[in-house]
Amino acid sequence: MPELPEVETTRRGIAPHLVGKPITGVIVRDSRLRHPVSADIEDICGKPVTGIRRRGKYLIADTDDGALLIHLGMSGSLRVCERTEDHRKHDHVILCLPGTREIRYHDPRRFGIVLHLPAGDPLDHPLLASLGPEPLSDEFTTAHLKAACKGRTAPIKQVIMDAGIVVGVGNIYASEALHRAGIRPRTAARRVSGPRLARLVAAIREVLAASIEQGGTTLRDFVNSDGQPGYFRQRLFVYGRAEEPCRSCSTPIRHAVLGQRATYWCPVCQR
DNA sequence: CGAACCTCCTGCGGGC
DNA sequence: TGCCCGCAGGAGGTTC
Repeated sequence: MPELPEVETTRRGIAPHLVGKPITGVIVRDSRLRHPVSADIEDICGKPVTGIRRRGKYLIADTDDGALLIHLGMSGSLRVCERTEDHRKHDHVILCLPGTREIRYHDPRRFGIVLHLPAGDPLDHPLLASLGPEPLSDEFTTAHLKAACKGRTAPIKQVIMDAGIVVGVGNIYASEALHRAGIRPRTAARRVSGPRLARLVAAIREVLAASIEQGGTTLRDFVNSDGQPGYFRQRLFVYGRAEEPCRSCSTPIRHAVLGQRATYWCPVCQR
Protein backbone atom coordinates (compact mmCIF):
# COMPACT_ATOMS: atom_id res chain seq x y z
CA MET A 1 0.00 0.00 0.00
CA PRO A 2 0.75 3.53 -0.11
CA GLU A 3 2.94 4.53 2.80
CA LEU A 4 3.72 8.15 3.61
CA PRO A 5 5.70 8.95 0.43
CA GLU A 6 3.00 7.53 -1.82
CA VAL A 7 0.25 9.41 0.03
CA GLU A 8 2.28 12.61 -0.11
CA THR A 9 2.88 12.08 -3.84
CA THR A 10 -0.86 11.67 -4.30
CA ARG A 11 -1.57 14.78 -2.24
CA ARG A 12 0.76 16.88 -4.37
CA GLY A 13 -0.79 15.51 -7.54
CA ILE A 14 -4.41 16.16 -6.75
CA ALA A 15 -4.00 19.46 -4.87
CA PRO A 16 -3.75 21.69 -7.97
CA HIS A 17 -6.95 20.16 -9.32
CA LEU A 18 -8.93 20.60 -6.12
CA VAL A 19 -7.77 23.56 -4.08
CA GLY A 20 -9.91 26.64 -4.62
CA LYS A 21 -12.55 24.67 -6.48
CA PRO A 22 -15.72 22.95 -5.32
CA ILE A 23 -16.40 19.27 -5.74
CA THR A 24 -19.50 19.36 -7.92
CA GLY A 25 -20.74 15.82 -7.40
CA VAL A 26 -19.87 12.47 -5.85
CA ILE A 27 -20.65 9.17 -7.54
CA VAL A 28 -20.44 6.13 -5.28
CA ARG A 29 -20.08 3.09 -7.52
CA ASP A 30 -19.32 0.72 -4.65
CA SER A 31 -19.83 1.80 -1.05
CA ARG A 32 -18.23 -1.31 0.46
CA LEU A 33 -14.95 0.10 1.72
CA ARG A 34 -13.47 -0.40 5.22
CA HIS A 35 -16.21 1.88 6.47
CA PRO A 36 -19.29 2.01 4.21
CA VAL A 37 -19.40 5.18 2.13
CA SER A 38 -22.59 6.84 3.35
CA ALA A 39 -24.98 9.02 1.39
CA ASP A 40 -23.92 12.15 3.30
CA ILE A 41 -20.68 12.08 1.33
CA GLU A 42 -22.55 14.41 -1.04
CA ASP A 43 -22.50 17.08 1.66
CA ILE A 44 -18.94 17.84 0.60
CA CYS A 45 -20.22 19.28 -2.69
CA GLY A 46 -20.55 22.98 -3.45
CA LYS A 47 -18.03 24.63 -1.10
CA PRO A 48 -14.55 25.30 -2.47
CA VAL A 49 -11.83 23.01 -1.17
CA THR A 50 -9.56 25.24 0.90
CA GLY A 51 -6.62 22.85 1.09
CA ILE A 52 -5.44 19.24 0.96
CA ARG A 53 -3.53 18.05 3.99
CA ARG A 54 -1.83 14.80 4.81
CA ARG A 55 -1.80 13.34 8.33
CA GLY A 56 0.18 10.11 8.39
CA LYS A 57 -1.31 8.05 5.58
CA TYR A 58 -4.60 9.95 5.61
CA LEU A 59 -5.56 12.72 3.21
CA ILE A 60 -7.89 15.49 4.33
CA ALA A 61 -9.65 17.73 1.81
CA ASP A 62 -10.89 20.72 3.79
CA THR A 63 -13.74 23.09 3.06
CA ASP A 64 -15.03 25.76 5.42
CA ASP A 65 -17.97 23.47 6.18
CA GLY A 66 -16.76 19.91 6.59
CA ALA A 67 -14.01 17.80 5.08
CA LEU A 68 -13.31 14.63 3.15
CA LEU A 69 -11.12 12.04 4.87
CA ILE A 70 -9.43 9.54 2.55
CA HIS A 71 -7.17 6.58 3.26
CA LEU A 72 -5.76 4.48 0.43
CA GLY A 73 -5.57 1.21 2.36
CA MET A 74 -3.32 -1.42 0.77
CA SER A 75 -4.20 -0.99 -2.88
CA GLY A 76 -5.83 2.41 -3.24
CA SER A 77 -5.02 5.27 -5.59
CA LEU A 78 -6.50 8.61 -6.58
CA ARG A 79 -6.29 9.57 -10.22
CA VAL A 80 -7.23 12.72 -12.06
CA CYS A 81 -9.03 11.69 -15.27
CA GLU A 82 -11.07 13.17 -18.06
CA ARG A 83 -14.74 12.61 -17.39
CA THR A 84 -15.24 11.00 -20.79
CA GLU A 85 -13.06 7.99 -20.08
CA ASP A 86 -14.72 4.76 -19.09
CA HIS A 87 -14.56 3.81 -15.47
CA ARG A 88 -12.52 0.76 -14.59
CA LYS A 89 -13.43 -2.05 -12.28
CA HIS A 90 -12.69 -0.93 -8.68
CA ASP A 91 -13.15 2.79 -9.41
CA HIS A 92 -15.38 2.95 -6.34
CA VAL A 93 -15.86 6.66 -5.72
CA ILE A 94 -15.80 9.49 -8.27
CA LEU A 95 -15.29 13.11 -7.21
CA CYS A 96 -16.59 15.36 -9.97
CA LEU A 97 -14.67 18.60 -10.59
CA PRO A 98 -15.73 21.78 -12.37
CA GLY A 99 -14.74 21.52 -16.04
CA THR A 100 -13.93 18.28 -17.79
CA ARG A 101 -12.13 16.29 -15.10
CA GLU A 102 -12.87 14.06 -12.17
CA ILE A 103 -10.88 12.31 -9.43
CA ARG A 104 -11.28 8.54 -9.15
CA TYR A 105 -10.75 6.57 -5.98
CA HIS A 106 -9.61 3.13 -7.16
CA ASP A 107 -9.06 0.32 -4.64
CA PRO A 108 -9.23 -3.37 -5.59
CA ARG A 109 -8.92 -4.68 -2.04
CA ARG A 110 -11.30 -2.10 -0.57
CA PHE A 111 -9.29 -1.65 2.63
CA GLY A 112 -9.39 2.11 2.20
CA ILE A 113 -11.64 4.82 3.57
CA VAL A 114 -13.64 7.70 2.04
CA LEU A 115 -15.53 9.58 4.73
CA HIS A 116 -17.32 12.89 5.00
CA LEU A 117 -16.51 14.75 8.20
CA PRO A 118 -18.90 17.45 9.42
CA ALA A 119 -17.65 20.92 10.33
CA GLY A 120 -15.10 20.90 13.11
CA ASP A 121 -11.44 20.02 13.38
CA PRO A 122 -10.78 16.89 11.29
CA LEU A 123 -7.78 16.12 13.50
CA ASP A 124 -10.21 15.46 16.36
CA HIS A 125 -11.76 12.55 14.45
CA PRO A 126 -11.22 9.24 16.28
CA LEU A 127 -9.20 7.85 13.37
CA LEU A 128 -6.73 10.72 13.66
CA ALA A 129 -6.86 11.79 17.29
CA SER A 130 -4.35 9.31 18.69
CA LEU A 131 -1.79 9.35 15.90
CA GLY A 132 1.86 9.94 16.75
CA PRO A 133 3.99 12.77 15.36
CA GLU A 134 4.77 13.31 11.69
CA PRO A 135 8.20 11.79 10.97
CA LEU A 136 9.27 14.78 8.88
CA SER A 137 8.31 17.27 11.59
CA ASP A 138 10.37 18.61 14.48
CA GLU A 139 8.10 16.74 16.89
CA PHE A 140 9.63 13.42 15.86
CA THR A 141 12.70 13.48 18.07
CA THR A 142 15.14 10.96 19.50
CA ALA A 143 13.69 11.68 22.94
CA HIS A 144 10.20 10.82 21.68
CA LEU A 145 11.32 7.52 20.15
CA LYS A 146 13.39 6.70 23.20
CA ALA A 147 10.36 7.16 25.44
CA ALA A 148 8.25 4.99 23.11
CA CYS A 149 10.84 2.20 23.17
CA LYS A 150 11.32 2.22 26.92
CA GLY A 151 10.46 -1.16 28.42
CA ARG A 152 9.10 -2.54 25.16
CA THR A 153 10.10 -6.06 24.27
CA ALA A 154 8.52 -5.90 20.81
CA PRO A 155 10.92 -5.85 17.85
CA ILE A 156 12.06 -2.34 16.94
CA LYS A 157 10.57 -2.79 13.47
CA GLN A 158 7.09 -3.21 14.90
CA VAL A 159 7.54 -0.17 17.11
CA ILE A 160 8.40 2.18 14.25
CA MET A 161 5.43 0.82 12.29
CA ASP A 162 3.06 1.69 15.15
CA ALA A 163 1.12 4.79 14.03
CA GLY A 164 0.57 5.78 17.65
CA ILE A 165 4.34 6.24 17.97
CA VAL A 166 5.17 7.73 14.58
CA VAL A 167 2.92 7.89 11.52
CA GLY A 168 3.63 6.96 7.94
CA VAL A 169 6.28 4.25 8.33
CA GLY A 170 4.94 1.11 6.66
CA ASN A 171 6.46 -2.23 5.85
CA ILE A 172 8.78 -1.10 3.06
CA TYR A 173 10.28 1.93 4.77
CA ALA A 174 10.59 0.20 8.14
CA SER A 175 13.01 -2.33 6.62
CA GLU A 176 14.78 0.38 4.63
CA ALA A 177 15.22 2.74 7.59
CA LEU A 178 16.55 -0.03 9.82
CA HIS A 179 19.09 -0.96 7.19
CA ARG A 180 20.16 2.64 6.85
CA ALA A 181 20.52 2.88 10.63
CA GLY A 182 22.39 -0.44 10.95
CA ILE A 183 19.85 -1.99 13.33
CA ARG A 184 18.41 -5.53 13.08
CA PRO A 185 14.62 -5.52 12.73
CA ARG A 186 14.13 -8.15 15.42
CA THR A 187 16.04 -6.33 18.14
CA ALA A 188 13.84 -5.67 21.18
CA ALA A 189 13.01 -1.97 21.18
CA ARG A 190 14.17 -1.52 24.77
CA ARG A 191 17.63 -2.83 23.86
CA VAL A 192 18.34 -0.25 21.14
CA SER A 193 20.75 2.34 22.52
CA GLY A 194 20.12 6.07 22.50
CA PRO A 195 22.71 6.85 19.81
CA ARG A 196 21.24 4.13 17.60
CA LEU A 197 17.74 5.51 18.09
CA ALA A 198 19.11 8.89 17.00
CA ARG A 199 20.43 7.24 13.85
CA LEU A 200 17.07 5.60 13.32
CA VAL A 201 15.17 8.88 13.59
CA ALA A 202 17.51 10.36 10.97
CA ALA A 203 17.23 7.26 8.78
CA ILE A 204 13.42 7.33 8.81
CA ARG A 205 13.45 10.99 7.81
CA GLU A 206 16.00 10.44 5.07
CA VAL A 207 14.39 7.41 3.48
CA LEU A 208 10.91 8.97 3.46
CA ALA A 209 12.19 12.26 2.03
CA ALA A 210 14.22 10.47 -0.64
CA SER A 211 11.21 8.40 -1.67
CA ILE A 212 8.96 11.45 -1.91
CA GLU A 213 11.52 12.93 -4.30
CA GLN A 214 11.16 9.85 -6.52
CA GLY A 215 7.37 9.90 -6.42
CA GLY A 216 7.17 6.95 -4.00
CA THR A 217 7.58 3.21 -4.46
CA THR A 218 5.46 1.13 -6.82
CA LEU A 219 5.47 -2.61 -6.15
CA ARG A 220 2.28 -3.45 -7.99
CA ASP A 221 -0.70 -1.14 -7.54
CA PHE A 222 0.50 2.30 -6.68
CA VAL A 223 0.12 5.02 -9.27
CA ASN A 224 0.17 8.76 -8.76
CA SER A 225 -2.61 11.13 -9.73
CA ASP A 226 -1.47 10.98 -13.36
CA GLY A 227 -1.55 7.19 -13.38
CA GLN A 228 2.26 6.92 -13.32
CA PRO A 229 4.28 4.66 -10.99
CA GLY A 230 6.83 5.90 -8.43
CA TYR A 231 10.53 5.31 -9.02
CA PHE A 232 11.92 4.66 -5.54
CA ARG A 233 11.76 0.89 -5.98
CA GLN A 234 15.08 0.90 -7.80
CA ARG A 235 16.58 2.73 -4.81
CA LEU A 236 15.48 0.15 -2.23
CA PHE A 237 18.42 -1.41 -0.37
CA VAL A 238 16.70 -4.42 1.20
CA TYR A 239 12.93 -4.60 0.71
CA GLY A 240 12.01 -7.36 -1.72
CA ARG A 241 15.68 -8.25 -2.28
CA ALA A 242 15.97 -11.61 -0.48
CA GLU A 243 19.20 -13.43 -1.46
CA GLU A 244 20.31 -10.51 -3.60
CA PRO A 245 23.61 -8.81 -2.65
CA CYS A 246 23.47 -5.99 -0.13
CA ARG A 247 24.03 -2.70 -1.91
CA SER A 248 26.52 -1.71 0.78
CA CYS A 249 28.54 -4.90 1.42
CA SER A 250 27.34 -7.54 -1.11
CA THR A 251 26.23 -10.00 1.59
CA PRO A 252 23.00 -11.77 0.55
CA ILE A 253 19.95 -10.03 1.99
CA ARG A 254 18.00 -12.08 4.53
CA HIS A 255 14.25 -12.45 4.65
CA ALA A 256 11.91 -13.55 7.44
CA VAL A 257 8.37 -12.98 8.61
CA LEU A 258 8.11 -10.72 11.64
CA GLY A 259 4.73 -9.90 13.12
CA GLN A 260 3.04 -11.36 10.03
CA ARG A 261 4.97 -9.03 7.74
CA ALA A 262 7.80 -9.74 5.32
CA THR A 263 11.03 -8.31 6.70
CA TYR A 264 14.41 -7.84 5.01
CA TRP A 265 17.84 -7.04 6.41
CA CYS A 266 21.56 -7.37 5.83
CA PRO A 267 23.19 -9.63 8.44
CA VAL A 268 26.48 -7.74 8.16
CA CYS A 269 25.40 -4.09 7.95
CA GLN A 270 22.77 -4.55 10.65
CA ARG A 271 23.87 -5.69 14.09
C1' DC B 1 -0.86 -2.07 29.21
C1' DG B 2 1.67 -4.98 25.64
C1' DA B 3 2.31 -8.86 22.59
C1' DA B 4 0.69 -12.40 19.43
C1' DC B 5 -2.61 -13.58 16.30
C1' DC B 6 -6.61 -12.86 13.20
C1' DT B 7 -9.44 -10.34 9.97
C1' DC B 8 -11.22 -7.57 6.11
C1' DC B 9 -10.69 -8.10 0.19
C1' DT B 10 -9.05 -8.98 -4.62
C1' DG B 11 -5.46 -10.24 -7.75
C1' DC B 12 -1.36 -12.32 -9.06
C1' DG B 13 2.55 -15.40 -9.41
C1' DG B 14 4.50 -19.89 -8.47
C1' DG B 15 4.11 -24.76 -8.22
C1' DC B 16 2.08 -28.86 -9.72
C1' DT C 1 -3.62 -24.65 -19.81
C1' DG C 2 -5.70 -24.62 -15.34
C1' DC C 3 -6.24 -24.97 -10.49
C1' DC C 4 -4.80 -24.21 -5.73
C1' DC C 5 -2.07 -21.94 -2.45
C1' DG C 6 0.32 -18.28 -0.42
C1' DC C 7 1.30 -13.70 -0.38
C1' DA C 8 0.73 -8.45 -0.89
C1' DG C 9 2.31 -1.50 0.59
C1' DG C 10 -2.72 -1.18 6.38
C1' DA C 11 -4.75 -1.21 10.51
C1' DG C 12 -8.35 -2.41 13.71
C1' DG C 13 -9.94 -6.07 16.63
C1' DT C 14 -9.56 -10.02 20.03
C1' DT C 15 -7.42 -12.71 23.50
C1' DC C 16 -4.40 -13.69 27.11
